[in-house]
Amino acid sequence: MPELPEVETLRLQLSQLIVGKKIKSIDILTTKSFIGNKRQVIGKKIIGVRRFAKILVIDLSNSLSLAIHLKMSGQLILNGIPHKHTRVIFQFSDGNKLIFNDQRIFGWIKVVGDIRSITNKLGPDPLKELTIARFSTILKSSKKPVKLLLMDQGKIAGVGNIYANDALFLAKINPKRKANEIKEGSIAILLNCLRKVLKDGIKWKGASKNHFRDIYGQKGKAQEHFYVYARTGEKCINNCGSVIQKITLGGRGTFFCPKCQS
DNA sequence: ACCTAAACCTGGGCGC
DNA sequence: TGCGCCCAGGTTTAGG
Repeated sequence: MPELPEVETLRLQLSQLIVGKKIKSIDILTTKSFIGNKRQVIGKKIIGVRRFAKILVIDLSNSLSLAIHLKMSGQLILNGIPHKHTRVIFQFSDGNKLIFNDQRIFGWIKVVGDIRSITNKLGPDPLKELTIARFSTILKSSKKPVKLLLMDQGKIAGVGNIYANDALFLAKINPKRKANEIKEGSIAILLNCLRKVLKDGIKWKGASKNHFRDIYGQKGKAQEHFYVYARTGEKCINNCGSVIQKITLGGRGTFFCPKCQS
């Protein structure tokens, strides 16, 4: 999916576009994609849109919320044209509609009363409540490779494979380095680099190497600015003379410069 | 507590 | 063209 910057891109757009609208009806084309009772949602007004890590939350006038996780291939498109991967369609009373596409059917939309039932499992968000002191404590408490920790949603929430790889490159830290072996000075640098790649991701309106599209169906541009992600065999941008290598870590593709990230 | 592999799904890309 | 295999931005669960 969509990692933090992609979901934030959607939140910013949805806040402008759907707050105040009333949900007139919901078409559920794939039952797995919508968890809960749609009758609790129909007729309710949208009063706000929030983001918790990679989860988008649409708050309704009856104090219920819709929690949305796009996982690998989910899309939310305003007035998009439904097709074979369209799973859910929200019709608003003003004639607009919001369609949820999801090729792989991993994503979900849940009707929830208290959003904390979902968010209490999440660690701090690097662009919100994650402080350097807390980041330091998290890293020092684990012997796991640092990249796995960055992607552990219960420890640090919102970071996925793209931004974990690129943050480690910027910080010149090897993805395999044990988290508790990172020096104090490098911890501060890593947090700054993590925040930079996430903020830049938002600035580019997300990474659309694969499925991600914004609310208008447009691609983001972050993939044009990757440092190491998906750049196997290409020259390191630091002109160090080395090329980007790919290894597997925790079952996920991991990209790094063997010279700059020793 | 650690790790790995598989599972949930579909489809694009590549080698043969 | 076509088949089989590998891969994919995520998360959970099962097993060692």
